[in-house]
Amino acid sequence: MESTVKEFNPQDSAVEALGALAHDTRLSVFRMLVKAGPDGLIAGAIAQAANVPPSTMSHHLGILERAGLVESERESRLIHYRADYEGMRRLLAFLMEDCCQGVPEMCADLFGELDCKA
Amino acid sequence: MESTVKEFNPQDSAVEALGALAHDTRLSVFRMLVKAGPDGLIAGAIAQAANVPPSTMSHHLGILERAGLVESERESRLIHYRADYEGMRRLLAFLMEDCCQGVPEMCADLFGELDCKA
DNA sequence: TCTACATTTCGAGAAGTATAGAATCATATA
DNA sequence: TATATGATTCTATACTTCTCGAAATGTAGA
Repeated sequence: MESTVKEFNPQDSAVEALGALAHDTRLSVFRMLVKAGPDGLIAGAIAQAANVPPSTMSHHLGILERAGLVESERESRLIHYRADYEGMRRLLAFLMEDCCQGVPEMCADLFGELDCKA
Repeated sequence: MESTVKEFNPQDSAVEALGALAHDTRLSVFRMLVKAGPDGLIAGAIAQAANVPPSTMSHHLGILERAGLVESERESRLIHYRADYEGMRRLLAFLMEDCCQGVPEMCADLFGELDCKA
């Protein structure tokens, strides 16, 4: 086997997503997109907001997209990027999976601070 | 100013923690420690369980510790490592901070899948 | 078809991270 | 004090990621 296709192993996917977020520019961009909501933002605007050349930003957006954290859609000449909420949900769920086996205190206060425990 | 002391900036701390977890061995170790609970595990046992030489594991444990994700305590010759639940809580809270401003659906199902919505 | 514009891909040097053997440090016991 | 053991730090090498200018690609309008 040993092919080059995408891996579906949850741990590998988590490592990839964590690595994608483990960068100052990319973490800022991801949070910017989360805040921007479903319409997302245009590639050029993202590069400008982050004060980074377009080619550099394109590289970072590609990493976030391959990690399943953002999605892109072309609209004529512009490319819209938006947060992939499902990908983020998967990552958070994986990180919290075993959180309460040993010690419930860990998660106990976690939810209290969030705006959205709906 | 421009000193070399630890940074307290939440974004930098998040990048450091994400980078610490963005590695197959380290992510496994962290999850192992979360499961192990408050007693934690001994350095040598961790290296053995992960099938990695002690010096390499020591390096990885140092990265996790500096990132605020694990704590260590010496007990005679042995060093116990355990998960730093508060550090993990901080990271998760930071990642979710703005999650519902745009789109509540993102978090909506997130909590349903957890064992510990206490 | 020619030009303009938004974006991505390519390429190469700089910077950072991973790995693990050897040396060192810390603790315990005879 | 000498020896054994658990763990870390040192050091060097291999590997990966970052950055951004230049070139290429895709799309629209004159």
